[in-house]
Amino acid sequence: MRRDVFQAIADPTRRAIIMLVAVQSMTPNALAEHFDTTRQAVSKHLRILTECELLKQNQSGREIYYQLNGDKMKEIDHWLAQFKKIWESRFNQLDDVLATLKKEKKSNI
Amino acid sequence: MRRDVFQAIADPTRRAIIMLVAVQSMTPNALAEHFDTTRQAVSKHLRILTECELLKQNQSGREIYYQLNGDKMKEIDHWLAQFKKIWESRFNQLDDVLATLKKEKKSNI
DNA sequence: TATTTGCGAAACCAATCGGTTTCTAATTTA
DNA sequence: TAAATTAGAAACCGATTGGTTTCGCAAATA
Repeated sequence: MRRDVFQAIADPTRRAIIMLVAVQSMTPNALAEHFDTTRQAVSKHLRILTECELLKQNQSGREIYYQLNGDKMKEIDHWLAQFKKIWESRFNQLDDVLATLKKEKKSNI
Repeated sequence: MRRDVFQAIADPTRRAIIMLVAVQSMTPNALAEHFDTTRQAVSKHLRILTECELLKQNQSGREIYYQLNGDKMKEIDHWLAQFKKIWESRFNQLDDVLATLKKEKKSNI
């Protein structure tokens, strides 16, 4: 199953997990206390976050500490930067102006 | 139906639409040419993007130009900034150190 | 050693998703 | 005015999602 960072952060619970784990590594049980669901449900979220490499596991006996992989978050950053580049440079392009003119021409006839 | 920006950008086709529309406003038909799906499928994506206010409609006769609402993209930006704040300040906190010590103590016995 | 604890896996379920085809309405255009 | 074009709505479909309960396994503890 192909896991995607964007699909991973689509779920609010997973976004909350990311924030919690960003502060400090946590076990599934500790995380589950913050939510109104079962540990198993949290475990499923952790699996998805781990599969797309947003989290890393750190086993200590029978406990598993989940910690954030900050680097992976940069993928979102990168996409946003890419967008901003286009968004900010679009004012230098004639495309929008032309589209507007075309539209106005049509509706003014 | 509650529409969420994060859920909206979870789909790769929708992310591509965002990029295309960031360059210049486009109609559903023009957008659909860039994808291997029907116009109706693209229309559904546009509906979702519009509902969460990432896109705005601009009708011109029977054509509807979809244009990007750059402000809404800032929501993602804001979330990322929030995360970075936590992520970068966590090194100043003792939590991680304490957790590590606790872990090491346990596994060394 | 027996019991408890922490965890993931599996099986199941209703709801949602992304896609299709078909249909309807409105605006161009011939 | 008739035909073509643009676009959303509706009905449908299989796959995926996020949740549950039940289970098994390994590690800690009594």
